[in-house]
Amino acid sequence: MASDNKMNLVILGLLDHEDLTGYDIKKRIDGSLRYFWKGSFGSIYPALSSLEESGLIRNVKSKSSESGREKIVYKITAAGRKNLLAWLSESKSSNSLKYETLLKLYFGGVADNEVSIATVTEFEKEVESDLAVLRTYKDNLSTVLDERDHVFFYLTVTFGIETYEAYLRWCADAKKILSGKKIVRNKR
Amino acid sequence: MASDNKMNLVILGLLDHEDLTGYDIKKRIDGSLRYFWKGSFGSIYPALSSLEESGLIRNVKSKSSESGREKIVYKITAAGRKNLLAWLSESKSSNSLKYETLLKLYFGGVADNEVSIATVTEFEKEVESDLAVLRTYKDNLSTVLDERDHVFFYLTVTFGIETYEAYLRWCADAKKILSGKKIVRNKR
DNA sequence: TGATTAATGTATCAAAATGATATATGGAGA
DNA sequence: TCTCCATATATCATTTTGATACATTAATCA
Repeated sequence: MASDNKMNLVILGLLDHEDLTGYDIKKRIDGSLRYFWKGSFGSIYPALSSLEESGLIRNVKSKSSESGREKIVYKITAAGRKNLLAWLSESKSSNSLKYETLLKLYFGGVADNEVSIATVTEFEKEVESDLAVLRTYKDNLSTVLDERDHVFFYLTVTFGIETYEAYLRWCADAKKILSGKKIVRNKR
Repeated sequence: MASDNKMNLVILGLLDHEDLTGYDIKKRIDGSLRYFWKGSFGSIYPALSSLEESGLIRNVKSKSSESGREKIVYKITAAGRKNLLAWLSESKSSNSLKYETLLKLYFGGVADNEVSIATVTEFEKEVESDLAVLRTYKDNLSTVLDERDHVFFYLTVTFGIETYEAYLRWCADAKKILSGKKIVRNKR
């Protein structure tokens, strides 16, 4: 059941279609998951231990047989797959968003408008570079969308593109307002 | 300097334009901040203690003088205001997004498509009701946008509206794809 | 009036996550 | 050979979460 630990579910999900080490898991999180999830070694390794203890995954220590160093590769078990499916079917999902950018903007009244403009501009730059990456993901995906698995990746990519484009529209608007170039008023 | 504690900054920001109790702060976080920030009592009360100890805020115990119960009202100090301004001017902002909805979708290949459609639909409903609230915020704001402070609130509201509308467009698209009504393929 | 429920208010706790750091090996290039 | 970087596991202090405990005041309503 694994109480509240989200990292457990990330690990089960990832292990469901390939065997991975803790380090590999971190790379996946910082790679394709990074647009909607994050996590650090400090929660990965404890989660691996606890998952193994409850039999949801098992490890296959790759002996330093001949080449490469010793590492611990994990596999999902039948019990683990069952757990994963149960979680996917749960109706409640908690989406936790914490935008420090927006927080600064909300309190922006204390400072000069230039400060807030700089905050927005920094955000805008980050979004622009992320968006570029997402667009190349999408282009590469479109050619292999026959495989069912790719559809799910495609959906998370289009989510990112759709929302990042919305961010950029807002950034442009916000900068206009903050620099006094746009008078905000009700049309009515 | 307050190391890494974000709650400290939320508290300083809120106290900057009104005196509040810990309970009030929770209400603000769950109210106007809730679209881009969150926090619980478990971090509010410890933060209040540490902020007071470092002289960035001070408390005015409202004696149960005659009416109402005893409560601890906090005020920001000059040092606290200086700290707040320093944070606002920092160039790095960390926006931490964790969408359990997207995580489930990413791993959706294990389950039937109906499971993923349900996940999207649940998300869609939540977004729709939040969006309705944000729109009434915007309508009410438009009439008082002459005051500088309101502009900053307005910006966080339009951010929410812009992104929530993007979410809804994506939801419609995702449901089509998952129910097989739309063939995803590259135009080229 | 009395009784019950809801809102206010402060506080703590176990569990989880963060962000940083420690430690060590293997491979690539200069 | 030396240096640098990617790989790999692990831990730690600090923060955050989500829940719960506890007590008081206000509101509802029978």
